[in-house]
Amino acid sequence: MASIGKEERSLPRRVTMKDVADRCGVSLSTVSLVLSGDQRIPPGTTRQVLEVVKALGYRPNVIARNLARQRSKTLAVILPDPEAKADQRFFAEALKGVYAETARQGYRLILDVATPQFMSRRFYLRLLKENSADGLLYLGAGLRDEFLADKELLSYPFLLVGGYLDDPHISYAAPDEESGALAAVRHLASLGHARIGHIGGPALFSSVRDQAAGYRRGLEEKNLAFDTSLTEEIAFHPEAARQAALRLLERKATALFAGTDLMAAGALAAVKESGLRPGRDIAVVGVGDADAAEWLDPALTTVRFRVRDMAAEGTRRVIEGVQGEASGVFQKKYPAELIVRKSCGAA
Amino acid sequence: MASIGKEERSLPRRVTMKDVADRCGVSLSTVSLVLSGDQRIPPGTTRQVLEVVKALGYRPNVIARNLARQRSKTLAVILPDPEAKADQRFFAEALKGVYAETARQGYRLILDVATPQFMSRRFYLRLLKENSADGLLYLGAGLRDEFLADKELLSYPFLLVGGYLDDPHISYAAPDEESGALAAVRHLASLGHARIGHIGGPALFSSVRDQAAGYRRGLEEKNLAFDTSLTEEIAFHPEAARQAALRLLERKATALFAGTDLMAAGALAAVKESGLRPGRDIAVVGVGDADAAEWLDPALTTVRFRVRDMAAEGTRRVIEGVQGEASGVFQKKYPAELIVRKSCGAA
DNA sequence: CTGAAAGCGCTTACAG
DNA sequence: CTGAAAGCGCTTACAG
Repeated sequence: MASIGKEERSLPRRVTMKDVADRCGVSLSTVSLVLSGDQRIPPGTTRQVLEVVKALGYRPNVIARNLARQRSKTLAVILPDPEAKADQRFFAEALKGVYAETARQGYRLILDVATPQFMSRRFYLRLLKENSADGLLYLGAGLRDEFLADKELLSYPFLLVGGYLDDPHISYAAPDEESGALAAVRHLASLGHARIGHIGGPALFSSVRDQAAGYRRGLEEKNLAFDTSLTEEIAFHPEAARQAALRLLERKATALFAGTDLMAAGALAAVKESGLRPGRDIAVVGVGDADAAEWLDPALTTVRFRVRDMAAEGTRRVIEGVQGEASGVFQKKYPAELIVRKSCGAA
Repeated sequence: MASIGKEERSLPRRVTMKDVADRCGVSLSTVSLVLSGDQRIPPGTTRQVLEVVKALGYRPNVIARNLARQRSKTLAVILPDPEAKADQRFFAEALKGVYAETARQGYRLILDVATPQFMSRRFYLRLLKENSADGLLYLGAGLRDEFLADKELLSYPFLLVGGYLDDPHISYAAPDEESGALAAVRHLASLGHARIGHIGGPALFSSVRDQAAGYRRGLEEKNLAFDTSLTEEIAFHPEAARQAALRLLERKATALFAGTDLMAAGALAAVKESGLRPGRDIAVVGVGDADAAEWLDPALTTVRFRVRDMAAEGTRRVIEGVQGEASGVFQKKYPAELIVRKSCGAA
C-alpha cells in the first residue's frame, strides 16, 4: 500500500446514499432528510439511518450536494503576489483569522494568489462564476487595484482585508494605520523628539497613505513643523529603508518612524552604522510587531494591529453576504496599539 | 450596488451550457465537446460556439463538471496548528511552492489547519471521502502524528512536506536537516571552534532529530567530542533559546548552533547579555534564513533550504498520483546551503 | 460529425 | 411520516 500510486486509485467503491437507503430499507429522501437534520423523521428511523451511516463509513459527496443546493459553501481568499514581498506576518495572521471563521461556520477555504495573470485574466471572477466559491476575500489591496471596482465582481459577496479603495461600494476590514502612526508620533514627541523622520512605503497602498496622514497629524498636534525633507517614500524593503535612514540621519532626524518592522530593522542598521546608538541617541519605531521585533537589538517599539480579529470579522461579513443575511457595505478600520520596547528610548 | 447584501444575491441568472447550445442551434453535447477541446468538432462549429460562449460570458459550472467527471481537481493542504508557533517563513514558502504547482496544472487548492479537533475527528479523511479534494499535502508533520499511517488515508494520494515519519509507505518531500547541520558544524569547526553548543527543538520532529544527527556527525568528522552538556532540547521559542544559550555559555561553549533563526535571535541576545560579542567572541548560526536574519545584529549566518522547490516537487507527485501517473512511494530530502554572514565570525 | 439519453449523487417540492 | 420523481449542470458512451 503505497501512498501514491496507480494500484490504489481503484479502491473500495465509494459508499453512496443509495447504499445507506438500501441497507436501511428506506428511500433516498429519508436518508437525505435525516442527514440534514430534518425534524419530520421519527427518532427511531433517524437512529437506524445514522447507525448504518457509521457502519458503512458513509460520507456525503459534497460535490453532488453543492450542485443540488446551488452553492459551494466555499470562500476564496486571494493573497498578494509573493513577488511583491510584503509583510509575511500580516498575511499569516490574516489567513488564520479567515480560516478560523470559515472553519467555525463549516465553510471551505480556497486559496489563490494575485499573480499578474490571475488578475489580468480576471480569474477572481471565474472562481465566482464557475461556482468554485460563493464569496471572495482579497488581502492587501493597493490603490492600483482599480479592477476591484469591477461591476460584475461587485455583484458577489466580496471584501478587502488589510487595505481599501476610495470607493463607497467596496467593503473592507483594514487596520487604522492613521491612529497607529498618530500614537507613534505622539509617543516620540512626548519623549522630546522634534525632528521625527518617516520612512514610508509606496503611496499606492491605503495603509501607507493613512500612515503618512497620521504622522502628519501627530506633528500638527504637537506643534511640530511638517518637513518634507524628513519624509521618505520607498519600497517595502529593509535595504531601501537602511539607505533612507542614512539620508534622514544626515538631515538631523533624532527619531525614525518606519512603515514596517522589517524597514525599522534596516533603519536600526543605519543608525549603528552611523556610529549612533539606537534607543539612546536615536529613537526607532516600526509597525506590525513582527516575530523578530522583540529580538532586534535594541528590541523594537512597534505598532500592533489585531489582524486576526480583523480578518475574522471581515470573513463573517462575507459569509453573511453569501447567506443573504447582511446588507449594505461594510467598511471598518481597526485600532492600533503601541508596543513600547527599548528602541524608542522610553523603556 | 453594494458589495455585500441581499439585493444583489438575485442577479442575472447564471448562463448555462444549454443557453449556449440554444443560441448556437446545436446540442449540449456539441458545446461540451467544443469546450473540452475535442477534435471531432469541425473548426466552423467550434468557432461559432466559442463566440457565443464569449458573448454570453458563459463559464462552466465546475461543480457540475466535477460531479460528472467524478473528481474535484482540487488538492488540500493542511497547515500545522498556528498555536504550535512554528516557523512562519517555512510555511509561507512551502505554500507558495504548492500553490505555484497546483495553479500551473489547473488544480484548485483548499486550505485547512491541523487543529486538535481537525485531527481527532479525522477531518483530513473527510476531505477526501467527501470529494472535496483528490489528494492531500500535509505540512510540517511531527513524529507524534502517527495517525498519518491511517490505512484509509494511505489509499489516497498523500504526501508530507517539510517533515516525515519512519514509515516506508508514507511519501514526503523534506529538508535534509542533517546535511544542513553538518555544514554548519564543519564551518564552525574550521573556524577553530571546539566547544560548539546545539540548541535544538522538540525531538518529536524529524527535522529536529536529523539536525541533531548532523550536528553529531559534524563533531565526529572533526574529531570533536560529543558532549551532552553542550546540547539543549527546547521549544521552538526565542526566549527558551535565550535561556538555553545562557546555560551553554556558562558551560564555556564558544559557538552556538540554533535550530531556527528565531532561536538564534534569542541566542544572540544571550551572548550580548553575557557581555560577549557575537561574531567575535562567540559564533552563532541559525537555520531557515528568515526575513529578518540578515538584519539581526550581527547579520545571522544560517542554513537555507529551497523550500519552495521542495514543496512544488511534492505537489507534482501528488498530482501525478491523482492522475494515476505516478506509482510507488516518493521520499526525498532536499539539500541545504550555508549562508555565511557576520554572526559566525567568518565574514 | 452530431444528437438523444443516461448518469454523476445529491436535494426538495409534491403526493399520498 | 415517507416515497417517486424532477432537477442541479455538466460528461460521455452510444447511435445514426
